Amino acid sequence: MPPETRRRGRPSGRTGTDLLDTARAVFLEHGYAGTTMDAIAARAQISKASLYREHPSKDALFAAIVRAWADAGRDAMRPHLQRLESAEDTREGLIALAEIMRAGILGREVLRMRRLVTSEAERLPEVAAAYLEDSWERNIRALAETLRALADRGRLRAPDPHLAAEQLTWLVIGAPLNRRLLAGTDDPDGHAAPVATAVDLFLAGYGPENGPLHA
Amino acid sequence: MPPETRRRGRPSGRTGTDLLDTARAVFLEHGYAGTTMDAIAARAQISKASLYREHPSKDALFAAIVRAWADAGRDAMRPHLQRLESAEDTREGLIALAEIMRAGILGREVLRMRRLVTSEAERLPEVAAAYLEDSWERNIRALAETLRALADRGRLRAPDPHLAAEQLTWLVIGAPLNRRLLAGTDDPDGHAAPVATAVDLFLAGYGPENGPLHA
DNA sequence: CCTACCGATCGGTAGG
DNA sequence: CCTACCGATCGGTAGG
Repeated sequence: MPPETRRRGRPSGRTGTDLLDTARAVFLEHGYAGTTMDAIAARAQISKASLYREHPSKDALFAAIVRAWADAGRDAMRPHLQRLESAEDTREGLIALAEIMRAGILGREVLRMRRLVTSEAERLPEVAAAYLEDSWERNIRALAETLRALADRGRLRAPDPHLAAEQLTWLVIGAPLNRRLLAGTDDPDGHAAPVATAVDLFLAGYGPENGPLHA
Repeated sequence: MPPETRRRGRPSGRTGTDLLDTARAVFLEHGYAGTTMDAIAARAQISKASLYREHPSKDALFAAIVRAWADAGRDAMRPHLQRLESAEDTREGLIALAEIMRAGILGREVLRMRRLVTSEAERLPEVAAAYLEDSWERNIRALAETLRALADRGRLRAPDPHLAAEQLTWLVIGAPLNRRLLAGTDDPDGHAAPVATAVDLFLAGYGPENGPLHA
C-alpha cells in the first residue's frame, strides 16, 4: 500500500482552511444557535476532540470563520474599480460597477453571512467590527479613491469623495438589501429599481457640470 | 382583606399586551436562542404553563411580539410628514424629517428588534414579511405620497415619488444603520454625515429647477 | 394556575 | 518517544 493511501500521521479529515469552509457552510445553513459542534465535526470528517483542538470554543471557531471570510473578500472590488477608472463613459462605468456591487452584496452566501454576523454582533462585537471594517469600510474607501481620481480628471465633482462613495453605495443597494434581509430568500427581486436610477441621482449631484452641491 | 388586594379570579401576572411587552424586553436582551420560556414566565410573574396557554410555542409568541410591535409603529411618521407638507422651506422641512427618521430607525430598541427579526427571517419568513410591510414599506409609501403632494405644488419634481422616497430614505439612514448593525451598541455615531448632505443630493436631482433627471 | 418532570441534545472534556 | 486522533461520556439546560 503506497504511503499516500495510508496517510500515516496525517489527519484524514478537513483541517485549516478546508475546515473553516466546511464550518461556514454549516453555520450558513442552520444559523449560529442551530449549528452544533457535532454537525461541524461530522461534516468535516474529524472528531469533535480534533475540532476543539483547532478551535477552543464555538465562538472562537465562528470568529475564525468570519475573519477568513472577510479576508477573502478584501479588495474584491479592486478590478472593477480599475475598469471604472478607465471607462470611456463615466455614467456607463458607474452603472456597470453598481450592477456588480448589487449582485455581490445580494448574493445568497453574502446575505446569509451578513445576517449571521449581525445577529451575533452584540455578543461578539469584535467579530462584527472586523467584518464591518474588512468587507465594508475598506471597499467604501477604495471606491472613494476611485471617485477622487475621476474628479481629478474632471469626470466628476466630488468635494468629499468618501461621502459620495457612501451615498452611491446606499442609493444602489439600500432598498433591495433591506428587502432581501427581511423578506424570505425566495424573492427574485422583480420590482427592484434599475441601478441606473441610482447613478442618475448620484450624477445629478456629482456630475462634472451639475448641481448646487458645488455652488 | 379588600377585593383589590385579593384580586380573586384575575391573573396576578402580566397577560395580553403587557405580557408581549415583557416578553419583547427579554428577547431584546438575550436574542432569540438566548431567551428561555422560563425567563419570560418569571419576568411576567406567570407560570410557564400559563405562558404556553396564551402562546402555544416560542415561535408563536415571537410572532405575536413582532406583530404587536409593527402594529404600534404603523403610521408613526404621519405627523412628521404633515409638517413637511406644510413647511415654508422645503429643504429645511426635508432636513427636519430626515433627522426624525434617522433618530427613529437608529434607536436602540428599533435596532435590536430589527436584528432579531432579520436573524430569524429564514426560519419565520411570514413574520419578517409582516414586519417589512408594516414598519417599512408602509412608511415609504406614506413618504412617497407626501413627495407627490409637494411635487403637485411645484416644490419638487418627482416623476416617480416612490423611487424618490426610497432614495431619500437610504441616503439618510444607509450608512449609519449599517454601522450600528455591525458595530457594537456603544458607537455614539460621532462620524456620521449630517442629514443635510443627504437632502442636498436628493434636491440636486429632485429640486424644482434642478437636474438632468428631468431632462 | 403551579410544581415537577420528560426525552433529547447542547458545548466541552475525560482517559487511553 | 512523539503527534494525531478516537469512542464515550461529563454536567447542565433546552422547549414542551
